Amino acid sequence: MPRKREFDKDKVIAQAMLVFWEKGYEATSVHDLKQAMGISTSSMYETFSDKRGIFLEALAHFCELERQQLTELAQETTSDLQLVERIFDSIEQIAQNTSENYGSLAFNAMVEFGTRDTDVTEVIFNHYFAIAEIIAEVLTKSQTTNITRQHQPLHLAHLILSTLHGLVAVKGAKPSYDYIEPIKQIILSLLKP
Amino acid sequence: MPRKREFDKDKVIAQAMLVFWEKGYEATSVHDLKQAMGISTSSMYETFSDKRGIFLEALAHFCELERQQLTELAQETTSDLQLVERIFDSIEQIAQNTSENYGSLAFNAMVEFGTRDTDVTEVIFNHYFAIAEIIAEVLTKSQTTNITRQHQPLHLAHLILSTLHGLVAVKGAKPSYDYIEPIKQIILSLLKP
DNA sequence: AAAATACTGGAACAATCATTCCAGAATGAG
DNA sequence: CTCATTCTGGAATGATTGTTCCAGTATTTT
Repeated sequence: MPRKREFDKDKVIAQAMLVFWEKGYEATSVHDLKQAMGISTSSMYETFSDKRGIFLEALAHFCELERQQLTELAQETTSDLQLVERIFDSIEQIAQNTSENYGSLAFNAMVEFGTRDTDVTEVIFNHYFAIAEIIAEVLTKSQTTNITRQHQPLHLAHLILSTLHGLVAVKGAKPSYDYIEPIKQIILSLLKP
Repeated sequence: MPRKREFDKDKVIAQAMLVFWEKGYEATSVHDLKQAMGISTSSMYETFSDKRGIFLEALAHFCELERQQLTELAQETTSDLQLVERIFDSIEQIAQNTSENYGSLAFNAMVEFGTRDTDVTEVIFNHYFAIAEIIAEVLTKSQTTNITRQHQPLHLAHLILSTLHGLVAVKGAKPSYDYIEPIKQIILSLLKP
C-alpha cells in the first residue's frame, strides 16, 4: 500500500558529511544541510531526528570510508615503510587536488566537541583505535623491520597517528606548509633497522 | 576632564580567552563573553569592535602566554632530552589537574577556522613557527646530541610539534588516553645518539 | 479506482544570535 | 561645583538558529 521509493539515505548522508567536513558542526546550519542533501525539511527531521542525528550518521559514514580506505592501502602495500610513506603522501595529494582540504572530519570533531558529547566521542575513538590497530598490524607483520625492533608496533602506530593528525590539521589551515616530507623521513628512519 | 579609569583590558581578555578555549569560537556566544569578562555590552563593543575582535585579542594573548611559557621551559632545562620530556609531561599534568583540559586554543582555532580567516591564520602560524624555532634552537645547542645527528633540528622540532598537537587534541577529548608516555619515549630515542 | 504511505514546499515557532543605541550613573579635571 | 567623559544596564534590532506542523502531491499496493 505504501509509497516505496525513498531518497538514497547513504547519498544524502554523504552530502551532509561534506558540509560538516568543510564547516564543522556549529558553523553548519540546518539550512546548509537541507540544501546539500537536496531533501525537504520534513524528510530530514523524519529520517534523522535532528541536526545532531545527521551529524552522527555523517561521522559514522566518514569513519567507515576512512577505515575502508586504510584497509585497502594496507593490503596493497608490501611493507610498513611503503604504507607509512603512502599515508603521509596522501596528505599532500589531498591538499594539492581540489580545495577539499579540511583535514579529517573525525579529528576535527574531536577538537570541536572535546568531551562534550559522549556519543560523538565514542564513535570517534572506536574509529581511532581501530585505525591504530590496522597500522600496528602492518608494522607487526612486515618483513622489513620485524627483527631489530626497539619499539612496540602499537606505540609506533599511535605516534604515527597523532603526528599525522597534527599535520593534517596544519595543512588544512596552511596548504603551503612544507614540513611533511622531512617529517615523513624521520618517521621512516624509526622503522628502518 | 574625562573619566580616566577603565577596566583592565588584559584581565577581561584573559577571561574571554578561557571561554573561547573551552568552547571554541562558534559555540561561544557574546552573552557568554560578556558574563565572563564582567563588563557591559557597550564597553565590550566600544573596546573590541565585535566578537571577532575579542577573539583575535584573546588568541594573541594565548600565543603570548604559551610562547613565554615555552621560553622559560627552554631556559630551565639543561638538555634537549629534558626539554622534550617536560613538554610531553605537561600534557599529562594539564589533563590531571582541573577540568581545564581543552588542548591548545591556537591549535583548536586552526582546526575550526581552516583557511576561512586570514587574520586568524596569520596569528596562529606566526606563533607556530616561532615555537618551532624555540625548540629547534634548543635541539641545536644541546650538548647531548649535537655530534651524531642524522636529522635537522628544525625538522625534528616540527615533528615534535605536530605530534604534540595531535596528542593534546586526543587528550582533550579522551583524558584517559594513555599512549603519551610511550610516544614520548620513541621521540626521545630519536634524539639520543 | 481507492486507500495508504512518503514525499514536498513552505509557513510558523520560539529561542538565540550578534549588534546598535540610549538614558543615566559614575568619575575625573578644571 | 561643573563639565566632559566613560562606564552601566537594558531595551530594541533584525537576522538566523533549530524545530514543528500541515496541506498538498506523488507513488505504490490492493
